[in-house]
Amino acid sequence: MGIPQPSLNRLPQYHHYLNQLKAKGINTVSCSLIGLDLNLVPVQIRKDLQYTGIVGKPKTGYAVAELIAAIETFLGWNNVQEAFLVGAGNLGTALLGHERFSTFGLRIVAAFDTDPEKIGQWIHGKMVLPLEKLADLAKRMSIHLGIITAPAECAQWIAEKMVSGGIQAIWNFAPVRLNVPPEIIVHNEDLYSSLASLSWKLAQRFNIPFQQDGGSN
Amino acid sequence: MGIPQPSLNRLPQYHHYLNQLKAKGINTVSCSLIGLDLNLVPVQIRKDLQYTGIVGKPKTGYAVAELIAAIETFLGWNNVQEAFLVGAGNLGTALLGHERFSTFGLRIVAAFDTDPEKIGQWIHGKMVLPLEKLADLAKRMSIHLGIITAPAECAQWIAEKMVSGGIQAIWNFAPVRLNVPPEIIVHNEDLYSSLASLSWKLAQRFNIPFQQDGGSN
DNA sequence: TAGATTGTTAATCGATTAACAATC
DNA sequence: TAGATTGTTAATCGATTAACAATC
Repeated sequence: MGIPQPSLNRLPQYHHYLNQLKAKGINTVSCSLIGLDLNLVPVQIRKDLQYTGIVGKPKTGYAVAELIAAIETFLGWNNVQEAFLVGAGNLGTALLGHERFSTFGLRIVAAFDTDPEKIGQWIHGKMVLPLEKLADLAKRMSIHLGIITAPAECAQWIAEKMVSGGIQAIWNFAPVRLNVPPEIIVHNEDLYSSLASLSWKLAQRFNIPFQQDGGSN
Repeated sequence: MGIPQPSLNRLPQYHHYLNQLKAKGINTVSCSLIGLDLNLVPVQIRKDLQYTGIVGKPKTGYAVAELIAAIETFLGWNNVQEAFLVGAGNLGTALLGHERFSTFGLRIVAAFDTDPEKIGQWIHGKMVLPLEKLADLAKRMSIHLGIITAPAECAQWIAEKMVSGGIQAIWNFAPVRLNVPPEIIVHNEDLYSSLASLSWKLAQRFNIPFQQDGGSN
């Protein structure tokens, strides 16, 4: 795998932070400063950044612009991935409207739904197409990424259509485990599991007062 | 802390799976079966379940209904948390409409926004109120959980209002680190960091073909 | 040169997994 | 009883942190 999952997850954080620095006109930064602001230990940041292949200068630190570029290249944000989204409900609409995704290498090119009311509509400049067309279109347009924002009941079925259309990675917002061939990359965005730890911590708070934690994500 | 974060995150998965079993009329289950279906090793499941305080019977396994109840109690899903949501945009609307949250101990009781167009509207049965009223209402209604679905620029400011209203935990969907007192529980739902690992894996796929992984979440 | 900071190797810590004893 | 499964203690593995050398 190369890079540990936690490091991978921290890279966008650095990216975001570095962009703020850049906007302020700061063009050089040390790990100790990043660590101070992001609440991480400098060594960890250094390790994380090394995966991107960047090298810093002792005493000076890293060049902000270079570092931003290195992270973007490493994460593949330069070559934009085109994606299909299935499920033009509230959540789907929210994602379709997320202009900033394009900065992160993602462009949602079309939406799909089964609801005849929705088909043919334009949402945030993207056409809603009938689900039957997904597999065929994915093949013809060489789409490799699928996003599922449909109800849990339909998710498995949608995933199968995606796979049959040659889609290689699925970003799944439905609260179900998808059953797909092992070579397909599945990334579950499970709000319930997220909510679970939050509510557990909150419940703890009221049982054992003054216990503090602050852990995020 | 008691329970490791990864175990905590797996509990809702078990919960979901067990409910499926229950619906099928199965009322006893072994860790090996769960592991087979959820792609986890039995020992790990046993460890995870032990945190909920449940005990199984050798040879038989666990009683499904008991297990479900144990997880729910452990996660605090029995005492429903009331929450305020700020940012009645697409994502906010999606969350407001998520009926199933109530099963997971969460009830969003009101939405807030600064947009005069939105204030006064009803979204999925919840009134959109002006943001200025948040702190005061949170105190009077003893709300302890706040959800931020507003743009990144406003998130910090909203968080401060929440804290001043006595809110103890923030579920943050805006892509920024919030600066709040250490005793406040912050849980970041960072789509970009999620997207980062997905796009990295996908990029890898095209660089080094036939490398497979399948890791989720 | 002295001091700050990077880069790297070793130690620590926590979660997962393996081995095995206890129990129905 | 034999076999399956739980519960627990020990070993392993991976990520984080500490210590230190290299460098500007």
